[in-house]
Amino acid sequence: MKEYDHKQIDPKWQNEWEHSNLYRAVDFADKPKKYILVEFPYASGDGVHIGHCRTYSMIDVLARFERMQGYNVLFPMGWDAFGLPTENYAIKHKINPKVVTKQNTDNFRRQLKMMGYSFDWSREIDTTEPSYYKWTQWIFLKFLENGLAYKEKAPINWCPKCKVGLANEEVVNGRHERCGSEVEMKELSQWMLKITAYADRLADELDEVDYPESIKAAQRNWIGRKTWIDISFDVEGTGQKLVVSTTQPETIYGVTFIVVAPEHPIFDEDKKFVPEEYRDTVLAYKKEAQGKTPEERADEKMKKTGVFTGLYAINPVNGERVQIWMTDFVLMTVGTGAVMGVPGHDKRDFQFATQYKLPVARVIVGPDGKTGEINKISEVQHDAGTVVNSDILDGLSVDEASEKIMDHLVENGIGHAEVRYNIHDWIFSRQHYWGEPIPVVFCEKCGTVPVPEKDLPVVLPDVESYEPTETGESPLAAIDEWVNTTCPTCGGTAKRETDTMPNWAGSSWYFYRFCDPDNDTAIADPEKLNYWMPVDFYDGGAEHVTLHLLYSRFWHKFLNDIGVVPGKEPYRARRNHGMLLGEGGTKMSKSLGNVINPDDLVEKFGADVVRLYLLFTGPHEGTVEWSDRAIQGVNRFVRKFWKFFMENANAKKKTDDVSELGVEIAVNRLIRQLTDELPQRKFNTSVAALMEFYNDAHEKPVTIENLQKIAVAIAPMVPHVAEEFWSAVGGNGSVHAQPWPEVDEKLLQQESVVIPVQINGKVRGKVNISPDASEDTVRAAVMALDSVQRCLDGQDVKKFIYVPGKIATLVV
RNA sequence: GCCGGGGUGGUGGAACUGGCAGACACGCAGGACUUAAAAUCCUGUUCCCGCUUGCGGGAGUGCGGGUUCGAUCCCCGCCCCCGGCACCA
Repeated sequence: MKEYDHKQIDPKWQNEWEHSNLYRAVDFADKPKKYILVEFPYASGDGVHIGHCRTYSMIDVLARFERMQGYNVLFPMGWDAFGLPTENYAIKHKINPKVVTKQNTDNFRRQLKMMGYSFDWSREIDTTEPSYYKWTQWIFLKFLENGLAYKEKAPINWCPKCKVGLANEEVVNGRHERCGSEVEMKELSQWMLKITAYADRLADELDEVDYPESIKAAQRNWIGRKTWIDISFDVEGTGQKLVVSTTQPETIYGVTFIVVAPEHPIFDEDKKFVPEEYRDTVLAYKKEAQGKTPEERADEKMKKTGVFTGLYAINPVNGERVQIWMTDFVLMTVGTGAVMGVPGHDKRDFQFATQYKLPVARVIVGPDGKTGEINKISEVQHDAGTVVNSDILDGLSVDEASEKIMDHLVENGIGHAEVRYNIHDWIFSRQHYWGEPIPVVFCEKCGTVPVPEKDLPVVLPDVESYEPTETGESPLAAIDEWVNTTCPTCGGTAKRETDTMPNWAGSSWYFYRFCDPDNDTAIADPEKLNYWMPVDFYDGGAEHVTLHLLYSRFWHKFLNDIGVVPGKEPYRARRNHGMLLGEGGTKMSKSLGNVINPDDLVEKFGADVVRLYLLFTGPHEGTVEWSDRAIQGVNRFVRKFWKFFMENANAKKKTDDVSELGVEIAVNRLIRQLTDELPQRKFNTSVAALMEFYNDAHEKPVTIENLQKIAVAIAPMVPHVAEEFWSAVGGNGSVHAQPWPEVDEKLLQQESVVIPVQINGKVRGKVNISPDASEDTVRAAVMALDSVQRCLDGQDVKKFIYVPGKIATLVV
């Protein structure tokens, strides 16, 4: 018998697959299409992470299974390769990032091929190839042409370490999500993409796609659409109106003060609205607040602070005169930067009122039924209850009152409703070398001029130094011969834009390029896009939910609007894969020394053992831990299974030699389970099913037909082993080109079943019955049981329940 | 605080969404083979109690209630963990 030798069989079949183009997706094939996509990796110098392998192993099973189900499957792979890690590596080692990228992608490709994934390598793409980023630039020009890209001087999030502007999505807890440095604010002129123009559709059209609720919620939350009402308060003695915004207008009769952000224009010194005797303290507080970092200002444990400004506002609904305070817990960037203080029904306002001894009023009686004074923070709430002490709103529920007062304020010209969003326009400029140049020139006469389509791509020039500059300018700005150009419109002297695009640009449209990777006249042939799009199943990381996933939906909707791509949404279904942590539950990292290298594993165990183990670790969407021990279990299993299969294959038994049907049933049960579970991505139980099959079958006689079915059924999970099996039992062609085996349902309807018998909910025995036995027959069999008689002990049976094929229950 | 997802043996995790809880695997214990070890194979393995073994009894899916013949699953009230958002008014 041939031993299992992965070093021989892995490369043998990988070569065979490559030479026969086995996994090529055929444009316009007659079969129904299925576009299965897994996020392409950032090609870092560390090589493929074992977590990548887990995900790809799972999605590869899916792709192989769907092919065998008769689908024309597009399962592509490529490289997201612009960006900081490569640039930093290039700076450190003084190597051109192009060279670094080539090394990295070569290594990634080698590793993924070593794992035996069924990617269609003929469609490989690289976002840093000019032939690719030409189209990234082209899409930018379309944004520009349609008024959705604009340059604006604005305070932006600035990472002092990476010397780069950041999008809001890249700032996590006041820190750059990639390097962890504290983010500063910096005034810079930046290209922006108007994602806010698509905010409503990005939120609403989530209803049309199959994403987990957690993703939809995270995106809606990030978009943060709310209806606000802006209410005008007169500021006493100034002739000014102060516009206060709220989402809880039903508490307006509970206003006892107004709190305003320090940056609010009403406090501008030259306007002198603040009474003279208060000016010094107000100014001092303002300065102090502006000296704090956004993080310090947002620190929840920090005490609420503020100063009375000497100004009073008049509540438009009841004419009440209330103090106006300046405080840094109100943010100028939210609403109008002025908030009504309702300490009875808002916890922050309550804290503030307690601190400065401001009055507290009750206008809602909550579920606790209390009607008196509000003295404790635990009594502060606005979610539910009946409105009181509120004139026209008295007796209404919170929701009714909200609606009524909104209408009232709007009708009387005191307030107006305003839909606001949390999402801001996308800062699209980066002051770095290793990115797509933004295809724009600045002409003294013509202003900002887009580079004409025929001149694309604007190729990234070679530079001496890749380091970002202290001034915040891109290193490209130092290359005069590149920067200085002629204006495409007037032919006069002009300068190129030196900002490059963010890392997210190339990945916002890459799924189109896989449909037609070599097209040099369009992002892809529209016919091919029509055939392949949308992506039917998209796997990716949870960290991309408000970044890549939202950005690419935005690009897609825009490109659909201008007729470039089909359909409202790019991805029909999306799932997030779980993380693979190191042993002990910590993240794998070089510093902890717990990084698992796929090269070592494949060398030791072979690709199929590694794949099968990764499938066995747990559900696709769950976070799991690496275990050195558990992979040994799978290794043992594969070797046992190999022995069982090959010994039987060599024996070459014929069907008529076998009288026993046990294995026949087991084979069908296995196929039944895999057929049901693989598309649901319950890979861990599919591996268990395979092990159960072995445990059941390995000592029973097996026919060649059985073995052939087994080889086909295991092909998606262990592709190399399956090929060996298939050829050992005389199969023609590749096992992966075989149709998925049919389940013989008749065989699975066994002649008898064992069902449990319960008395008062406890199992007291079992009966062996035919699945189509009548209730009376079952009852007779149950009553005949010794164990039942013993437990009944003469008591009357009040009720007999028989759930066919499942259970029989007696109630006494 | 709000939103989303969870809590099952020593461990990773099963259980067709109301029908035998703990599949499969890891680990552990005992045994076989071996001079010995590794490897391999066999047996056992939720906990507690009783018994001579075959066996019998009880408890048990974060906690407390409820619905039901029957609840890991449904309902009510809590506790804890993970992820997202957040002085968002």
